[in-house]
Amino acid sequence: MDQLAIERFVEELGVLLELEAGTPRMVGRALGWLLVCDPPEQSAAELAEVLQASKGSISTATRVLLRIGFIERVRFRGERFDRFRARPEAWDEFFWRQEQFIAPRRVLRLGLDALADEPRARRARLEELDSIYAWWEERMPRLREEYVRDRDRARGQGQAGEQ
Amino acid sequence: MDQLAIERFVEELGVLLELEAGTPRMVGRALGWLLVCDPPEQSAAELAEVLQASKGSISTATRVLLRIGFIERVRFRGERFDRFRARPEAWDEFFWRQEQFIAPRRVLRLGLDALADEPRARRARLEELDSIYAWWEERMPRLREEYVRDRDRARGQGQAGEQ
DNA sequence: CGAAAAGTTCAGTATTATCTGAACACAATG
DNA sequence: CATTGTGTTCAGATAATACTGAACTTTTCG
Repeated sequence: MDQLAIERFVEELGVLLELEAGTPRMVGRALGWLLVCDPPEQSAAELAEVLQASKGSISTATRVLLRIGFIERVRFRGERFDRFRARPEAWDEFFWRQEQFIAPRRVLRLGLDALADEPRARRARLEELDSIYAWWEERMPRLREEYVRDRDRARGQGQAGEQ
Repeated sequence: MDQLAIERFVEELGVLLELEAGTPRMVGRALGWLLVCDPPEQSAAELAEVLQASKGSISTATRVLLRIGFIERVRFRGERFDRFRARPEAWDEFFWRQEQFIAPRRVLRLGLDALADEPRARRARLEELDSIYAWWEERMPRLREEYVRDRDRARGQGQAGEQ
């Protein structure tokens, strides 16, 4: 097993989430490790050891990941400590969040209201932006149904043992 | 015209882009102003005045916005200075970037390669993630065609004077 | 070609955010 | 209920980043 390659992946996922999602580096690193570790459930102490980080920053990182649903907290019988497990299926939910369209539209609405009494042409830029978001907001639910069909079909004929 | 409401919008777009895209606050503010100003083309000096910012930070903000295509640089006949104009249509291009799926898949590939010799089950988490991104990557081009059709239809029967 | 205006770069400063480590709170076991 | 182990919070240290303002480069026009 290529330990160095795994560390590379963990670090790159940290960088990716920092860049794309604006999270602290440690958040992406923790998630990265939880996506490749064995067993899939790891304690905070293990995370701190592997990632060479303090208890505090692990606590922060897991709190963030729990909040957005990318990991879950579990406890095994007979163990006195929590473990964390990645939830790969949470990625879907993330893509389908309607909030990603609603939040920008809320801001655009501020601008449109501010220009309510102005000539229509002046609002054209904001209207165009809003219509783009509106299209996505309307289209996503149906697209999601299509996705679920495709996924279920792939699972049906493909690998066994899926959830 | 509600000057205060406009400032509110400008600031909120600054916050939104800072949060969602991780840009400096000033980038979003500049873009916000360029989406509501009259005329739509504004000089760096005007931006600095409205946003109460230095020439330097305006230069940085416009450079970033030019690079990602959200604004363009124009010059009017007889004027010795550049103006900047928002490109609302750039939002589309942003949504359709294939890179948004390719970059994460590149990172996932690092992990999958690192686990190449491990039992298949251990790669299941990464495989699931990759399949999600793969679906989007495959589906986006056709979805875009559909979007273009919808948009053109709306423009055809809707408002005149569109590009 | 020279002067004036515009645009960019960059060193320094202020601000913000992350990480550590220790104190504190909580839970489990005997 | 005391003890031990686990989890969280937070003040301070450290690092990263944005903004300013001035120096510098480039462009424009007589």
